[in-house]
This record gives sequence, C-alpha cells and structure tokens, in this order.
Amino acid sequence: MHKIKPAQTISSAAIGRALDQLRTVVKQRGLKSSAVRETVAEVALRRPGHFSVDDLVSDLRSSGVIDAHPATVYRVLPLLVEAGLLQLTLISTGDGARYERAFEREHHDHLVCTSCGKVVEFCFEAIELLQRDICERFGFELTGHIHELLGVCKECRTTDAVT
Amino acid sequence: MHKIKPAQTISSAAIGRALDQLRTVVKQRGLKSSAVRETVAEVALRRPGHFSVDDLVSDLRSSGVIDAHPATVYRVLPLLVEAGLLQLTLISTGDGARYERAFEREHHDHLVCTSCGKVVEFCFEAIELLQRDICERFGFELTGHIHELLGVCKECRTTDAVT
DNA sequence: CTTCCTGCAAAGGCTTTGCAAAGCT
DNA sequence: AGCTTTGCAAAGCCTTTGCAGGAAG
Repeated sequence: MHKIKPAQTISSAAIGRALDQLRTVVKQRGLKSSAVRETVAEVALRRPGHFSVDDLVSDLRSSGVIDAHPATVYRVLPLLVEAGLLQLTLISTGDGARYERAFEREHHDHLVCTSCGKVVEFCFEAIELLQRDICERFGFELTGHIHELLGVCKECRTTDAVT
Repeated sequence: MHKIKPAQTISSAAIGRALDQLRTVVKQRGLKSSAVRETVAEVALRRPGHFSVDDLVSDLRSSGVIDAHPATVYRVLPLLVEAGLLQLTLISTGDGARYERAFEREHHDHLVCTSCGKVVEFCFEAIELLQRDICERFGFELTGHIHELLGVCKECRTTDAVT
C-alpha cells in the first residue's frame, strides 16, 4: 500500500499523447474533431487535483482561449472519461460531479476527511485484487469501482476536542 | 468473504428495538417525539431491499397510515441514518439517494451490474480490515466508507454477445 | 450536403428552505 | 409558553435537452 504523490503538472508531451488518444476515440465513434473539445480536454488535464464542472468552466473562461458554455462542457466530459483522460471521483461530497485526471496517472482511491474536506489519495493493490476476486465469484466482469473511505483526520480530531 | 442473504422482513420485535434506539437519539438531541417520524421509520424498516425517497413516500401513502409530505421524509431520513436505522447506499446509480435498512443487519457492500442493474450484496472482512489499516496509517479515524463494485453480470455478458 | 458541435434558453429531477399552522413537553 | 415538526409552495442546484446556427468531413 502506498500514498500517491500529488498529481504533477502534466507535461506538454503528455497532453499531446492524451489528445491523440482522444482523437482515436473520436474517430472510432464517427465523431468530428473540434477545437473546443480539445481545449476543454487540455485545460482539464492541466488542472491539478479534483475539480467540479464549474471549476473547469471557470478555468476555461480565465484561460482566455475559449469561453465554453457549461452545457458544452457537460457534453464533452463523458467523452473525455470514455477516452481515459479523466475519471469521475469523490462521489461522497454529493454536491455535483468531481473529476480528476486519469491519463498517465496511477490508479488510486480516496480517503476523505468529513470534517475539513482534506483528501488523501492512496493505492492499495491488495484491495484491488480482492475486488477482482469478489467479482469472479459472482460471475461479474469488473469494469470499475467506487471506493471512498470517510473519516476524520488527526488535525480535525484535536481541534474538535476543544469544541 | 460471503454473500449476504437477502434482507429478511424485519420482525415486530426488531421494529420495537429500532424505535427505542431512535427515541434515544431523539432525546439525546433534545428533539420531540413524533408519530409521523416513527411511522416513516417503521415503514422504511419494513421495506425490503434498496429504496429511493420516492419509493418510501409511495409506501407511506399506500400504507394508509399517514401520507407524509416528501419534504418531511427528506427531513426525517438523515435522523434515521444517524440513529443507525438506515444507511445511504448505491451511490453509483446517480439518480437520487437510495437507502436500505441498516438496523440489525450485517454490514455489507454492493456489486452492481451496470447493464441490468442487478445488485449483489457481499461482506468481505479482509477488505474492511485493510480499510481500517489505511486510515490508521494516515492518521484518520474511519467513520464510514463507500464501496461499490461495478461490473457486468454473466447473464448480461452472454446476452450482449448477441448484440 | 449531411452530420456533428456549440451556445443559448428552457426544462427536469432531486433536494432544501421559508413560512404558518399544528404538535409536543 | 416555547420549542419542534409538518405540509405546502417556492426556490436551488446540478444536469440534460431542444433548437438553430456554425463547423467538419
């Protein structure tokens, strides 16, 4: 088991590879290329950490490159997920979808402090294996999982003790 | 690891214990007792399987006992969760919250078929232990978790093969 | 020229909130 | 009396959808 290092700023070369991968998916699905879609992809990939749709829309606006409409972003995001550039995450927060870069990043799950919102990313191979095990036993083909641990971090525990 | 047996219809005695537990929490929090709240609790507890807020509202209506307003149910549910009678589940479906009985039931997680929606409940002690492990290492006190495995069941795989 | 993409506005679905009446202690 | 609870309606929030113009193949 190990902690995941914070997502590094993605390199331009990686962005290129990601866009190539996106183009492949676009072609496969008989879609057309689009500058807007690629800009959304690039800005999303460059954003460190977890972000909401709104965060991304703001980033796009402040990037000055394009000012994509939220509806457009909502339409583009599923494709970026399908293409493996992003992944949905942090389901437990409830308020709206959160995404993070998945392209050329290690798979990981999340440990969330329900008090201050702090998020720790971790990778636990043993659990992944067990998950596959379970699926096999029930005849399922595992395609994904949601795994979030909820707790209270040390700082919040000591702070709340005062309360 | 083992499969969880389908939730049995809850006994009247268990309902009594659950309501007692609810009353304790109500008292602790300085709230007042309420027949509506207890009826919501009872109907929710009697409902087998996973249900949406709307399901519960319908059940209440058709029960003929009370016709609770959805807003009331929305207000009562968090308390029932806090009191340990219910728990939130099946986050992955996205469309609205799902609950299920937690009172006097074995803890378990879910394996969901993304094709037909079938849900298998399982209990895997090893994973629970590992989760606690992870939390400790990061100084978190584990208070809960979301763990859903997504996959495609055998039936759907063979059916889709035709497609 | 056909199909997809985009922006806009509107609708949708779930959930929360403000208010006044009713209920509990 | 003073508090909580309830029903109702309205608002909120995130997200999806229909439509018309523009872009891509």
